Amino acid sequence: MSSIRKNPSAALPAPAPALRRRLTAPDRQRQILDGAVAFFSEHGLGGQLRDLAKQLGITHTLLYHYFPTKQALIEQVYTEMFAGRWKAQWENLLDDPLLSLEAKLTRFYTEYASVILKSNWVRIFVFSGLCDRYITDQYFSMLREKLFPRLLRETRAYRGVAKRGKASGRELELLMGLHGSIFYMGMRRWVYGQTTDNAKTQSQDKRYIHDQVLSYLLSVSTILDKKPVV
Amino acid sequence: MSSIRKNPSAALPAPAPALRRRLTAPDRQRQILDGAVAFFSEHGLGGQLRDLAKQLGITHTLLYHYFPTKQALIEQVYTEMFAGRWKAQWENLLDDPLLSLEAKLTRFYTEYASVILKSNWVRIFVFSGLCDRYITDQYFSMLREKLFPRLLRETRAYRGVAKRGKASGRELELLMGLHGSIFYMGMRRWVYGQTTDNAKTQSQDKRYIHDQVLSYLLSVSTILDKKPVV
DNA sequence: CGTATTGTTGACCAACTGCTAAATTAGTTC
DNA sequence: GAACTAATTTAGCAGTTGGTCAACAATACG
Repeated sequence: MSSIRKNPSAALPAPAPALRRRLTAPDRQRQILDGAVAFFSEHGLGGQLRDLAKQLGITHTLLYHYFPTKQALIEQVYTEMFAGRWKAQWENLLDDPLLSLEAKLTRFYTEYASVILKSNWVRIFVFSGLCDRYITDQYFSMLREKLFPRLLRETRAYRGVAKRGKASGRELELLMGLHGSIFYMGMRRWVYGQTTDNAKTQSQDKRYIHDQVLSYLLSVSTILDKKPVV
Repeated sequence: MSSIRKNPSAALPAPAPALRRRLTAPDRQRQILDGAVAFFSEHGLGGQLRDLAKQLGITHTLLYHYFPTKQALIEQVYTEMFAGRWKAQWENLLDDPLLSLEAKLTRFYTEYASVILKSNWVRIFVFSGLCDRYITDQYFSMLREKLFPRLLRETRAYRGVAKRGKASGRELELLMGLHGSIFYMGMRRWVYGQTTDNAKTQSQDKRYIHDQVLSYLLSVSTILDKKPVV
């Protein structure tokens, strides 16, 4: 699977000022990994290693001293970006019997958004989906195991239905509507470049997320059970 | 801007059986364009012209006989995919004073989904967003002119508010929640490969879309005006 | 100071890239 | 069927790509 337009090494950021020439191995490895995350997020996974190296102010051969192949570097970028970013405490939050569903969902999606609504996260995630689905498959598998069943269970309790087991198509699609509305905020910002990400954005995100949660809660019973709850 | 992983020419579909060897110029041009849409949709805009040619059962030099550069071919793919797919009748539909907003939105988004919820459309659109925003910028500019103001106006009428002029952040974000929930269906299907697109899918889409519209309508007044309407 | 260690680089390779130009072949016309 | 036209291919170029390897140079240590 390949990729995207060629615009060979156009307007690459000037090589980083050589602050320290000779780094210790772990420091250099970290610098490369951080640089690779930003680089692949911007240029896609087909970006040239020579350009990444130039951006870091080193030669591309040094990359091969720390990562055996480009693929190995990309996989490190993947784990750097997506491993360990799911917080187990979110599961506890959604399981908490003392909180209202509105509070649970608002708090969860606010914190979740603060993790995933970053340029690097969204772009690399979408790149991976288009390219090889290497991480998106794993990631959705995790969501299907840890998140969606909880949202389904809590929504059913909220609606007052006792049903258990697999979600119906409509239940799932409504859930995905909520989930997608959050993710779509990131798409517009970091893929389409459509929202002016001024300083206020972050502070307003929470309100917008709360609105989306409300939209879900205010309608789900009427839609699925033909009787309003709130 | 470049792109994605290299997996050089792995498992390309067998060259199309040579039905006719020598095509007329317009026929060949059309065949190439159709093939290019499918090819770039799958492999990204960085896909190799030699691979595209192989898939078409011709040599890559023939591509240059019909398209001067790769970029020109890509731009043809863009117009092929996105020009003229917005129907002016949709604007009439949304302007129709005799229809309920529920009917308008359901009919509009059902028809809209039947146009954009295709693998080629979604994937090339997202590729473009990540790569150069060449079409996404134009496309969102068109939506901001032709669609969003109508949705805003109709929603305000539905809520019974007389306000005119620019949308507030929350009004817009709720709209984008509806819009994004539709698009997210395509993301899951054609980018993440997460939904089993069985035969029933298309027939069920309309119900799911209707649910999303309902979710929007059932909650928008409560959220924005603190008083339910339905 | 001299030596060993190791972070770093320059030179290079084979394969691949977009792209060009001349040659070749398949249709069409008289 | 010869001549003309136009569709298609073969051969190739210059630049780029992921990747290798021996050499270099900065640090630590004796």
